[in-house]
Order: sequence, then C-alpha cells, then structure tokens
Amino acid sequence: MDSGQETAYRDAGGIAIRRSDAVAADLVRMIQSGGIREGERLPAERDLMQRYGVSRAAVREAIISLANRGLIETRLGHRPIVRRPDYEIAIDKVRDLVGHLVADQKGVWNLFETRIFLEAALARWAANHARRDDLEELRAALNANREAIGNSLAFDETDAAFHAVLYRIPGNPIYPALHKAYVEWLVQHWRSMKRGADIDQMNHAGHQAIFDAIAMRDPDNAEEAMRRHLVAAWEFVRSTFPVEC
Amino acid sequence: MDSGQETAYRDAGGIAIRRSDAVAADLVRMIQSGGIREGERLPAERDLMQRYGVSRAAVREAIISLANRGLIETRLGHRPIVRRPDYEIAIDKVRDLVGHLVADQKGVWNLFETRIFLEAALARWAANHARRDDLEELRAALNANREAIGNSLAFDETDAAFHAVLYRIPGNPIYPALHKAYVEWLVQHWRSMKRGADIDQMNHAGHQAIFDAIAMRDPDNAEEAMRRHLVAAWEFVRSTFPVEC
DNA sequence: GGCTATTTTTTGGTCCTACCATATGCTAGG
DNA sequence: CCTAGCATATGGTAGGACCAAAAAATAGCC
Repeated sequence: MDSGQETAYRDAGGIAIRRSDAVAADLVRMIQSGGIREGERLPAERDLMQRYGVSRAAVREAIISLANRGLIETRLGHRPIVRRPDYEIAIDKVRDLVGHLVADQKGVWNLFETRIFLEAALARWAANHARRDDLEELRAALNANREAIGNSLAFDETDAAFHAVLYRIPGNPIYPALHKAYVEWLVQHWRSMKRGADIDQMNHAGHQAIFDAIAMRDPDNAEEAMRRHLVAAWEFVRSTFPVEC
Repeated sequence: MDSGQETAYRDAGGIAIRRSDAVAADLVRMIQSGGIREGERLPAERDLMQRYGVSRAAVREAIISLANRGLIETRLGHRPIVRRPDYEIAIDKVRDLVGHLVADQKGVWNLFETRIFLEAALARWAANHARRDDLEELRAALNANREAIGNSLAFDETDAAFHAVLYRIPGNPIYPALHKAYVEWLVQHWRSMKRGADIDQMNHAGHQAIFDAIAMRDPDNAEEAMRRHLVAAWEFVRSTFPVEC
C-alpha cells in the first residue's frame, strides 16, 4: 500500500540533492531574509511537511541540519527557536571541526603562533592608538592581576581579562570573539598543571612590561614585550605534552 | 502492532538527549581516534542501526549531522566517506554561519578591517623575517602582476597570488587558509564592478611599494604601504554598497 | 474573581515497514 | 574477451504509529 516517494529530485544543474537539504536551504533563506525573526519559533514539523510536501523525516533532517549550524535551538517538546549566530558561536563551531588538527603539539603550536602573531600586533596597535580610557582600563586590569598573584584561579581570570582589553581596543567585535576562542581552546593545556606564586609573578611582570611600553607609546617595545611574554607561556603549554618534538 | 520506542534517553547528567546525537558523538569519537581512517567508508546505515540498537532514522540523522560538519562525504548509493576537515574547510563552514553578519557594510568593514590588520602585520613580518627565496617568490608574483595590468581577470588572480605569498612566509598553514577565506568572502564585493587599466596600475603600484619596503628590510614602511594599499581597496569595496553609512 | 490543579492538545523524539533510485558486482550471451 | 542484463547493496523518501515532555485549555477550589 506504500506508494513510496516522488520521482528523482534535482537542482537547477540537474544534480540530485536531498529533499532535506532543499528544505534546509529554504528555511535558511527565510531566516536570513528576516521572514522569521530572532527568538521566534519555527513552524511545527507537521506543518512544515505539509507546506513543503515532504515526509516528516525530511523535515526533521533539515531541522537537525540547521540546529547543527546554530541557526536554531531545539528543545524536546518545543518548537525550534531561531538564533542568529555571532562570531563567537561561529568560531565555537570551528573548534569541534578542527579538533583533530590541534590534537598534537604541532597543531597546538600553529594555533598558539597565530595568537602570538595577533597579540603582538594588538600590542603595537595599542601603543599607537590607545585612548586615555583604554589605558586606564588596561591599568586597572593590570592592578587586578597583581592582586591575584598566588591565587591560581583568580590569576588566570585576571590574566585573560588583561589580554581581553587589548582585543577590545580596536573596536572590532571579531577580536574579542577570537580572544574567547583562544582562551577556550588553550585552557585545557595549562589548567592541568600546578604552579606556584613565582610563575604568577613572572607572568605579571610580563604584563607590566607590556603595559609600560604601551603607556610610553613605544610600539616596538610593546610588540617585543608581548612576544617574550607569550613565548614564555608557550614553554609551559608545550611541557604539557608527553613527547618532545 | 507498533511497540513504539524505548524509554527516555539520558546522558550521564540525566539530561535527555537525542539518540541521533549519541550516535553522532560516537561516530565522531571513532573517526577522530583513528578507528576509521581518512578515505575509508563508514558502515552501512543498516549495519549501524543494528550496532547501536536504534532505528535507521536515528542513524540517518547522525550521518547528516556529520556530513554537515564536513567529517564525512555522502553520495547517493555510496557509503559515506570519512574526511578530516582542514582549516580551509572549517573556515568555509563559518562563512554560511555568519553570512548575515557580513550582509551590511558594517559587517563587511569589520571583516575587511581584520584583513588590513593581519596583512599589515604580515608585511611587517616579511620585512623582518623573509628569507632570500621568499623575496624571490614575492618578486616573481609582483612581476606577474605587472604583466597582467589591463587584463582584469588575470590581474585579480595575480593580485591574490601576490598577497598569498605574504600569508605563506610565516610557514603556518592557518594563514593561507585565512587568505583563501578573505578572497572568497570579499570577491563578490569587487568582482562586480568594471574598472580600467588605471585602477590596475594603482594597485600594482601599491604592491610595488610593499615589495620595495620588504626588500629594504623596512618593517615600518612595509606596514604603512600595506595599510595604504588596502585602505584604498576598501574605498572600492564600500562603493559597491547602495547606501552610505 | 482569581489562583491552582487536572486534563487535553500540541509537539518533538523514536521506531517500523515498505518502496524508490543509484551504484556495483555478477552472470550469461555474443 | 567484451558487453548487456540481472541481482544485490546502499542511500533517499514516504507514511503511519506510539511515547514523552511541554504547553494550552479546562475544571475545581478558595
């Protein structure tokens, strides 16, 4: 009694595609064109299968596809809610895509090297363009960092906060998103080890040198201080790897 | 007599999750741990449903999830083939995630600003660290670019190739992936307009100035030349927008 | 009348079965 | 030996049924 599905399904180029992909593409179009606004709910699966004339499986596969991309949030018993992913979420998705690339020391080094490169440039930028209130913010972050010496948890937080200020100064929302990604990607490689107040002391001294150079409007020294600080940090990250390369 | 499905499904924390997600997670684990190597085929859907004790729909949803992440390639009539996405593919996925963020001029500017920032730092790096063969490669790219003046298509290609050399010099595979992303993201905003040989001439002059500063080992001028070159390019990109902000 | 408890409805999550479409391998015929 | 046709494997789709959780509607209570 089962009549099966319709005849073959092809796109404009004649390439066979999944019906679920076609539904997903149309839903994406609808969301990005504003047909369904952020926070609103998607139609129910049973409505969508009627609207598109496909089976519920096809609709479900499309919805799961959108959910994986972060365009919608699904909860059991709820209609999916539309979300418009920002840079942070997008970078988050990259993480589990390239997780295998940062599984070994070489991959982590590649990632860490980009951080050194970017933050060196950010330090230079700050030295050249930081406004007075930027400097005040940076000084406050530095003081908080000094207060936290000896308290590993608080020190890590204020450490990240200090660097975060540098990412904020250019005023481009992409940089703070990158900083969040770096912290989350690399945290597993340095949270794992014990350390004493002397290490905190050293890291704070690095921050101090960076701040001083920025405050003195000395881009070359700011960049150099940042490089020294992060290369030292890398020595700790690499020590978390069992084998030496 | 449909007996329905098994009782509720919860993870270690007691949170209800989809069975397809559990299957997908296990498949990811198997792929990333090397249980199935790159290029090999996944078991058939009917095998997986037996192995995991779930319905075929659940298996399909898991497979589609993996396919969306780029971990496998699916073709009709074929078993899925395992792929380990590299940085390029990962960045590619980001594009359709944040497509709506670069839909307006502000979003494109944020993106373009990061390019200026990164390439300025790359120019500085090249001036400081380029080896002899790096310089030769850059000179060759510059010559090819000069030859292409007047031929819009060839000029665009050699233009991108010139910048690509700078992304390669640090020797980190992440940078070339970023370059590819920039080119693909921004191409739509400057491929659309007509231009004459005078524009090519101007862009080539910009490349020449960058190269000269790098060859002279003058990082400040290299960075400055790159900034001037890209800021000028931005003027063309922004002119593709109908409204002024 | 307004608040709470209970029932009904909605809705996502799962399973099953059947069928179609494509790709691959095998086999028989030239 | 090559090729055409058939059988098999496998992904893609449809439809129906049931469960579980959430939401909406209703009934009951104060």
